[in-house]
Amino acid sequence: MLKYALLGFLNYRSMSGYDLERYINASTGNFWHAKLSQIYMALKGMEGEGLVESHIEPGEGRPDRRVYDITGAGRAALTDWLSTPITSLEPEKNTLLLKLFFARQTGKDAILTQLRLQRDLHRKQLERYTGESAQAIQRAVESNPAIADETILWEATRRYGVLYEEMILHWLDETIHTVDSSFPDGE
Amino acid sequence: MLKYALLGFLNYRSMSGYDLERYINASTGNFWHAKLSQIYMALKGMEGEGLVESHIEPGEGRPDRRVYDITGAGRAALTDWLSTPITSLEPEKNTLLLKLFFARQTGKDAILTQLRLQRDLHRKQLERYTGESAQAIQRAVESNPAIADETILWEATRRYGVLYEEMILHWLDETIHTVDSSFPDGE
DNA sequence: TCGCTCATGTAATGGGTTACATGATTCA
DNA sequence: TGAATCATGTAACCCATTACATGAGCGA
Repeated sequence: MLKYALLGFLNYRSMSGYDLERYINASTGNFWHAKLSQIYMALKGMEGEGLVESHIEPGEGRPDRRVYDITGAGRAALTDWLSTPITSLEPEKNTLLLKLFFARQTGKDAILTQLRLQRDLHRKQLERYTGESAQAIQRAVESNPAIADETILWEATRRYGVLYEEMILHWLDETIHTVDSSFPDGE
Repeated sequence: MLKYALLGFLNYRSMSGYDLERYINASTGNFWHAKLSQIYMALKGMEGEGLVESHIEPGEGRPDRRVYDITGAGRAALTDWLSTPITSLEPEKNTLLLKLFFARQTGKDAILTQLRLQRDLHRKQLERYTGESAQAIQRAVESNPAIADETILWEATRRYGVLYEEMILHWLDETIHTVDSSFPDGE
């Protein structure tokens, strides 16, 4: 899957692994991320499959860079992936829900501490979506009005983040209240 | 992490790997799941760590079963894990958002097909949460009123599922409308 | 008779993280 | 002087999936 994220970015312009890491973690970071080591390995594999090509750009006063270009086969693979719809829901893994499911085996206080801490984390995340993320998209449109189309979809992914965080905050408030009023004090 | 899910179930009663698979995928399946092969390997590793013990129960007319019991060390590890709060948000991976982010490189129709298909999938998932899941918890309380406490937390995880699906359906409707009205027809 | 459930496991492979290794330049 | 940024890569390890292998009993 990372493969297609890399192809998606390389379809805009040629980049090094280092560049790709910055792009991927800055723009799709909230729903798709990768470490540098994984990106380097993925690019090597993709070059073997003929999806990308690379050449060395000598760096003056800084390290040499290996710059990757998408190939025709790479573009075809990307288009193919983009036009194939997802036909089943991806199975989730949610550590918080797992802990909560078994949490009666600890005390009320531990549960409430856990949930309140989550509330802090998600409040901050919501602020990031309504602040920085919104501004970044705003700046992208202003600096290049030709990609307004593109940014409508970027904005949709940001909007997902906002609704998701609002939903979790609502659920956390609800659950904190339920736990607080259903379980006896001082365990 | 699967380790703690297994300990959580074994803390209720002794079970085989086969039993654990049915429990985990039936009750926590919407936020934590595992394949049999992984469970067998995990149990073996946990026995090496002293978190569980096993013995063979001969099966009359059916295969022998290896039944696992949680040990004192296993209970300690579970309690420890349950009382340790999560201090940072887990990074998400969401294939739909990744496809949507790059989707302008395909046509409007492909995007709308994708989103409408998601809407069908999530409608069905919401029905499962409000139907089967709710009934399963209901039945659990009725058959054993002593675990009403426990089921308050199970209900909280189900409630998360309901709110999550409602949020996604709302977002999908919104996004379908935006794409439909912003992009030109017939690409 | 065909497929399902019960029941346990191993082996190969894939996806991803952490740690290791190197080294110049820039800025506080 | 020490930390951060730029820049690339390898190796060990962990988590998880898929495929392989076996075999009895039961119901349509």
